[in-house]
Amino acid sequence: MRDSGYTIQDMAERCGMTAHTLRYYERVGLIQPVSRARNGHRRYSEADEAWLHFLHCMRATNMPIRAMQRYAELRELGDSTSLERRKILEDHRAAIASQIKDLEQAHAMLTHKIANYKKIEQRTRIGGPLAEEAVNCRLATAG
Amino acid sequence: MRDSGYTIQDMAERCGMTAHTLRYYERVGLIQPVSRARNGHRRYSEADEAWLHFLHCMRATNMPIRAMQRYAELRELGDSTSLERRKILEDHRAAIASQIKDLEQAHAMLTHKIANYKKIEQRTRIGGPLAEEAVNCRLATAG
DNA sequence: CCTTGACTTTGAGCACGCTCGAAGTTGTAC
DNA sequence: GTACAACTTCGAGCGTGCTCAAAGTCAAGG
Repeated sequence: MRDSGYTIQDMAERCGMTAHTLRYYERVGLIQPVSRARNGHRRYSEADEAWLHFLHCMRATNMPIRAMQRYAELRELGDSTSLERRKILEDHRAAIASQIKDLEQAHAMLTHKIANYKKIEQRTRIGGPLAEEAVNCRLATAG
Repeated sequence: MRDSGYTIQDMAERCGMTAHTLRYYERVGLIQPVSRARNGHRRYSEADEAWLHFLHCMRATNMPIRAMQRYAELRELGDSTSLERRKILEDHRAAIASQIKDLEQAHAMLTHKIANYKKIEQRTRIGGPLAEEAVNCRLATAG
């Protein structure tokens, strides 16, 4: 049974999701009902793939399903919803920027803390005094 | 009733969590049993605050509770666990780096897509032809 | 013919991380 | 003395986002 298009498994692999997730996304309206082969099996198009990649990318950056549903809904409604859709994207971009900021801070903090651990391990190896508290309790402001 | 130290509410505010969450963290072993005032109310120390800030920071960057529990456990076990603790931090730092990468990619993609929306809105306003597909279906590689 | 395997639907279940409700105790203010 | 607010414990409940189980259909291969 061919009927042109990707099977659900193919698409799952291509998009880094499971077949379960693809059906779920369809169920909750993130993707319009997918076309079917004669035997009733789903057949995904290239356009579906692009859209699913987009969804995957938004999810991977913590956009809530709710927001994605709203976006999908507006998309179905056509051109007149362009402004609202853009706003959703802009909001999410802002959310991403904020996440990046938090992550970068944490990254720097961990780098400090890890350096501290290394120092301590060094000292421990040569039998020096321990200063674990500096690592554990001061959020790595310690030198 | 004083008995020196922060109340659970104070600490919740200082750490950007709720009192509920503080009790929960204690329950699941993320923080050692907190000292009590004579009336049985919790009193948090400065050391508790630093540790809670650290926990908050790790959670905010998506470290699973499980990993935090492991780290806390090792910390209780003392100096000999230094290497394993460092490994946990290094793993999490790597996870953070990977998250940042994804977020930056998504950010760039959204910037493209948003620019596209603006273009389309411009054209629509002056009565030009619509090209929404470029925005919706090509993950913003479209010009 | 019969097995195998990929699909289908529906609804239930799960992991995570809180979040809340109920019932009780204290300490302070009026 | 009595109202009120802030805490206590315990266990249950919840929102999110999947994830899976059951029962069935279909097509191809041996």
